[in-house]
Amino acid sequence: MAAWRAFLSTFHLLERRIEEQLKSAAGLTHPQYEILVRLSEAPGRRMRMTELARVVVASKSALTYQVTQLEKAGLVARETCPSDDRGVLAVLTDEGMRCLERVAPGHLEVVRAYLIDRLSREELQAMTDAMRKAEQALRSSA
Amino acid sequence: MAAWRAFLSTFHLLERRIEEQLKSAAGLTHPQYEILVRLSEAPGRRMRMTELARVVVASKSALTYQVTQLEKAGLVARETCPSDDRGVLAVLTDEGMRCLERVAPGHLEVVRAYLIDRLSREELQAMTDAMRKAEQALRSSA
DNA sequence: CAGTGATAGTTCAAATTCGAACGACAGTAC
DNA sequence: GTACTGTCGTTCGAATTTGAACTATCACTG
Repeated sequence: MAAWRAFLSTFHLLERRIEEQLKSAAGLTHPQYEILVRLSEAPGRRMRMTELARVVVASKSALTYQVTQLEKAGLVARETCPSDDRGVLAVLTDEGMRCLERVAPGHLEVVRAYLIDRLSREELQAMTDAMRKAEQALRSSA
Repeated sequence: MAAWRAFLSTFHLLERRIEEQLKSAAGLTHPQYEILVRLSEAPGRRMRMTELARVVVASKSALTYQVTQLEKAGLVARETCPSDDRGVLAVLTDEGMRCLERVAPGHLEVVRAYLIDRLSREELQAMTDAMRKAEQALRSSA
């Protein structure tokens, strides 16, 4: 259980650091940053709201809110889904892409400095595998 | 970086599970549960607010709020610190202790089922060490 | 095509979080 | 003692999250 304790504390501390870094670098929150990252990797830089909510692990209402914020900032735009009139596509704008490219290095730096670089290659691999298994279990038994 | 992705998703999913479990078992939130745990382990089952905020990694205002909630529920009480009139001691009540003893098993079960049991003994040890090192780095360079 | 049940996304009120500002007290220097 | 500086915990407003309604649309059945 001490392991879980350490895990929990470290994560919270790291989250705090990340928020701090992103806020000062681009006025972004961590959830907003994650949205930009996922959109940047999606085909056509666009993704359905529900799918986006699933991958970033946010509630539908939280995502609606954050996408609205990002829309106001001009980093994301909304499109109606051509194949489903109920659906909405969140699209990463060019400005959003530029913003992401500007901020990403500093973000990666923080994650690496405090977490990634503190594990050996084998530890990192083992940890990643375990996380993936846990993630799958958590998602499938939702 | 895929490793970090997996960490993040898994953590959020697990948090969600934990919240769900605690809420249905005792109407507690995860931050509240953490407060009870830390108090139960403290000498005299009491702790200074600032110290408590530090160990559970919460802001001072968030802690004030949560302790007030727990106080309303009768699980925690406030005492003025005898050695420092500015200070406040959060004290775990008997009812709080009983509540914790009732809820803890189910909580541990969730953490184990989805995370702990998915790592080998060596992996767990390696991860814990890494987390501790990261925690220390994060705390010292605050 | 009407009817039914599920799904997509939004909206709302309530709860929670954060950071800044605040008043009260401690510790030290003079 | 007085002044200065720092710490303690709380309070406030703004931002964010949650879950439960709600509207619109889809997919399927008859």
